[in-house]
Amino acid sequence: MRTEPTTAKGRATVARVLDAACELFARQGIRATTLDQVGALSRTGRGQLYLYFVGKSDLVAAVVAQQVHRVLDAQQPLLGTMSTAADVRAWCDLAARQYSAEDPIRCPLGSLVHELGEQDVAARVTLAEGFGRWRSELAAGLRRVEQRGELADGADPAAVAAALLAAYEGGVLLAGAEHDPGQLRIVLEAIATLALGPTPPC
Amino acid sequence: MRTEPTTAKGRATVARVLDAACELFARQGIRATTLDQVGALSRTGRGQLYLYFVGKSDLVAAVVAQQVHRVLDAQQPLLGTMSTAADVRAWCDLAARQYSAEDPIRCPLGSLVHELGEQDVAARVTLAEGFGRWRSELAAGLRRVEQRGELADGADPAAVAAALLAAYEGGVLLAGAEHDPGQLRIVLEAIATLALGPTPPC
DNA sequence: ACAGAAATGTACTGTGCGGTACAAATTTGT
DNA sequence: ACAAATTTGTACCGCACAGTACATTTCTGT
Repeated sequence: MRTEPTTAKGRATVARVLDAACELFARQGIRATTLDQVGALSRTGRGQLYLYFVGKSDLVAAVVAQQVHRVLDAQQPLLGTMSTAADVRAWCDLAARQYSAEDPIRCPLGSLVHELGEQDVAARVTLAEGFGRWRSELAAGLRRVEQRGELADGADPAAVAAALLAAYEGGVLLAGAEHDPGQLRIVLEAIATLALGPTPPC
Repeated sequence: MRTEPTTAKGRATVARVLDAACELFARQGIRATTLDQVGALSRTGRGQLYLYFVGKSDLVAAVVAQQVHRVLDAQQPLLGTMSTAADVRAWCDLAARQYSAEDPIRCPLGSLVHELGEQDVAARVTLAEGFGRWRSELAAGLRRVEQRGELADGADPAAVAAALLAAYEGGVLLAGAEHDPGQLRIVLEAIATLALGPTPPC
């Protein structure tokens, strides 16, 4: 960030730019998104962009931080209180429900991994820490599930958390490649079944 | 492919170009790789490239097909004969062993998913079919494991195959983001443990 | 050996996009 | 209300890279 906006209008502009960039980066990827598109979607010119951000990679860094917050916040209600097998299944359900066959299927965080240049060190660190926190929160929830005795015998909550996160990211990747959000559902359900026992009929 | 080379020298050149492109696309991504780099690494000018390929997206399509074959062939010995829990663990081990903390950690297929443009329809289809075949072969192996009674009770081989593949792709993604190939190992081991029971001490 | 074909190297062109400069408009404080 | 500062819009620059043209060299068959 180059200059913090001092007026309310300036702050609103920065927010609009950031929103637009998040949206475009998530949908088309970073490299496929031009600053003109960001300017157009946020209804600001490209001029402002350089007033508030040093350049594109600075904007990218800000977007990464924003997306990490968004994703973790969106999960927080479910993750923070996760303590039963049903809660885990609800989380899987929420995760799978977010994608539809119409839109491009890509995780707002996962899709960033391969698009950050080698020079975007700060953004890479932010993203890695985001994944780490996500995994930790999942693990904390799964430990509570374990304490209730609802985790498969001998299953390590930390390992299951890592597996769930990886399966989620990989599931979104494959669902995107095959244009089939069902793949994500299958994958998450498979792990839930292995770790928690057969899904109860509802 | 624009023109099939008629001489042995021409065929060798095409092979070198394809090799170089595979290498560079896998290491740096498609968009970050210039045709000059491909020409340089394959020790041919950019001129030849346009003799044998229509343009970059044509080269990309050829590389995708090549990578799909390479990856499936590399796994074939293990996948084709997979029939015990130990075989599954060996596959996991091989998968995890392929990455080290020094090199950039990216799956040659998974990293392509987000880099194919909307217009590269043929390449997308090839890639999707590749993932499908990979999953099928895993599932076939796991069915043989199930017949031996070495799969966890009630585990569906097809679902476990989907989970393993997704966890592999996601694991590589996360390992790359966190610069820690150990993440991939943890993930694969976690699923192996859930699906096959605790890892026997060796 | 020698014509014709294929393969190779180089130099050029056009374009898309990140970045910069600066003029015009709007807002803020007194 | 007015000056200073901040915000907004536009026009330009330069570079990197995909794509093209063409001259030169190396193969192939007879």
